Amino acid sequence: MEAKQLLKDFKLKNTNCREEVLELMLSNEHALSHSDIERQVDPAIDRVTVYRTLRTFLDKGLIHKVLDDGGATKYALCHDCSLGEHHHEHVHFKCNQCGQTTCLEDIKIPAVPLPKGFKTQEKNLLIQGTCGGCTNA
Amino acid sequence: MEAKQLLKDFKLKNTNCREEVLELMLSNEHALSHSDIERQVDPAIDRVTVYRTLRTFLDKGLIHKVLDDGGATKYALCHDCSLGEHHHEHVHFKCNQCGQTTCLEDIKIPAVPLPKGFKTQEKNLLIQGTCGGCTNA
DNA sequence: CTGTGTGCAAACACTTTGCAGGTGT
DNA sequence: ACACCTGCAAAGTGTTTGCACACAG
Repeated sequence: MEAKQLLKDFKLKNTNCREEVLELMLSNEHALSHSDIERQVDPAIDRVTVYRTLRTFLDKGLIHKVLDDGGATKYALCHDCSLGEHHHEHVHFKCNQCGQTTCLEDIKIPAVPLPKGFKTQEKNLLIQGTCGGCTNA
Repeated sequence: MEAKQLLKDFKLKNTNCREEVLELMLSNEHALSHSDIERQVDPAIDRVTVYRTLRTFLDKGLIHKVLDDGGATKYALCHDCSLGEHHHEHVHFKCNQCGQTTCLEDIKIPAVPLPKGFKTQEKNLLIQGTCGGCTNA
């Protein structure tokens, strides 16, 4: 029931939808799209509510967007982010075989020199290829 | 009329739509989305044809996808790619002020060490922030 | 009790597919 | 002449909005 506590920490009301979505993300090491989530939660939960839940989590900083090369947006937990501070400048890896996107939390995005006048606010590095599991398969 | 020649080089039939789209991308330093393009070409050209044209260009290697944090996919010319070889491992910068995405052709994506078993096929680094133009504005 | 979250309906945006007819080479 | 491109219509997916009701705190 880690989810309940997290919701409380972030000052969010405890509802069924939020709890289920959060629990799902806690128990999943990959980034999830809206449809991934919809497929795995109680079918009674409305599609729209899931969208709004994701937006809320995003606004409050529980989760972050994960870039994808097409179609739907994916999301993953901010594992290492404290309530105020965000520092998920880690690399994301998408496997072209199994389609899973993984947060490589330990691998930071290297600093990149920008032309003068450019200011960085956010960095996203997506590497596509074959993941450990699929290489061996 | 650089566009005509490019189409010939890539063994593509010369049609009005292809020429206009290509010309647009040649004269534009930013990455363009489908709707950007649709807005700027002859209104007689069908939305669907533009989609198919983009797909064709992508397949043939004239253009590459540019990641974006939401909404629509963007595309940009493969400036430095010869017909067979692709090496557009450059950084993309999206300005949160003006919304423009620029290919920083000169800035390469640094090598990143991956966990064993992972194989890289493609890398995409998107940096968001404020671009040169908007910083001074 | 009050503000916020939910469900439903509907609209909007992006992209793909099927088919008949037109066009570049 | 023939393969390929185009336009139109329609459908599929992803996402947002408005409104009335339900519910957590």
